[in-house]
Amino acid sequence: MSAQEIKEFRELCERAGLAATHQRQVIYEILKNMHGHPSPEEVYARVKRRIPAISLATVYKNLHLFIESGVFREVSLHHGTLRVETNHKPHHHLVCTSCKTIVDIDAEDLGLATQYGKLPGGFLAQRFAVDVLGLCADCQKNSD
Amino acid sequence: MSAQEIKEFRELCERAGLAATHQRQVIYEILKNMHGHPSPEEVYARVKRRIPAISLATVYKNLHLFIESGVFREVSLHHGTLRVETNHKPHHHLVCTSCKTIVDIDAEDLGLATQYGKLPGGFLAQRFAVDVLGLCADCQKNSD
DNA sequence: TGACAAATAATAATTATTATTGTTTAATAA
DNA sequence: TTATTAAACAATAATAATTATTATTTGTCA
Repeated sequence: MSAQEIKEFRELCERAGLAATHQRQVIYEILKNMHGHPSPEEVYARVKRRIPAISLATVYKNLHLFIESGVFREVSLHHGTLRVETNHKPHHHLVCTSCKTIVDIDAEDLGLATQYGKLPGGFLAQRFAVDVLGLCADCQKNSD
Repeated sequence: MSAQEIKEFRELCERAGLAATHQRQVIYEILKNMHGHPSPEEVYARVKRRIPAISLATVYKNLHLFIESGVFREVSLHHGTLRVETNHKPHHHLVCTSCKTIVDIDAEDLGLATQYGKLPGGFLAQRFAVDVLGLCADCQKNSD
């Protein structure tokens, strides 16, 4: 990691009120250099190559700290347990990043571009995450 | 459940090649009458009131069967394990409902309405799930 | 440098989910 | 109907993901 990047990391820790430990720095650096959507185990495996004595719990703790302080995001805000949709009408979700509550919003009520910031129940929209669900090229082939 | 609904349930089982068992019917009926985004445990608790001897594994099995056969959906296609975003550019996700692979798509490449069906890598879009991330009214208050 | 709070490693515990196995039940055909 | 058979079930063991605990170590700041 360059001197510049180390400075960046230290500032980031200061802003978040976190100690700039060696483990934390290595996890940060490795995340920066990974791409895709790594799981805690995958991060752990990479960090272990540099710090063999690292604990998986430390990786988890730091991932959560990075996510809480906004340094990294998590892919899905509502992972963790299977949830069944009971609403059969076309709809999307209002997901509170703080308390994780999910509330439905009818598709027609969501005027994506226009209604930014004016959503039901006083919900304050901060960003949109669009999941396009469908079949990748491979799975299209295999379903023939 | 009305005679009409029972007929509906039996047809649905036939289409999916499933036996129309009592447990399955009760789980189906209860799901129909729940709202929100129930977890397997929540469904189990409700079913247990009608069939005290039901097993949690049976509830899991049937939820998966219902989801596979398209009778119900799951809220998030990529639950199960924490995933960290390493892509800091504004982007959305192409999620394959078959193999569960998640591929990023730049926000500017996703012309929501227009590009339907014409997505990178031959991805066949079937539906859009929009998560609006932000703060609910309560959490806005609490953050003052 | 030394004190103290924060972070860490090791590991136990918990939670969510899946697999296994012996028993029961629904679907189908005689 | 009743016998047959594959599917479904209950009970429970097993696994995977995550979190909590605790004793030890390390940064931070006086």
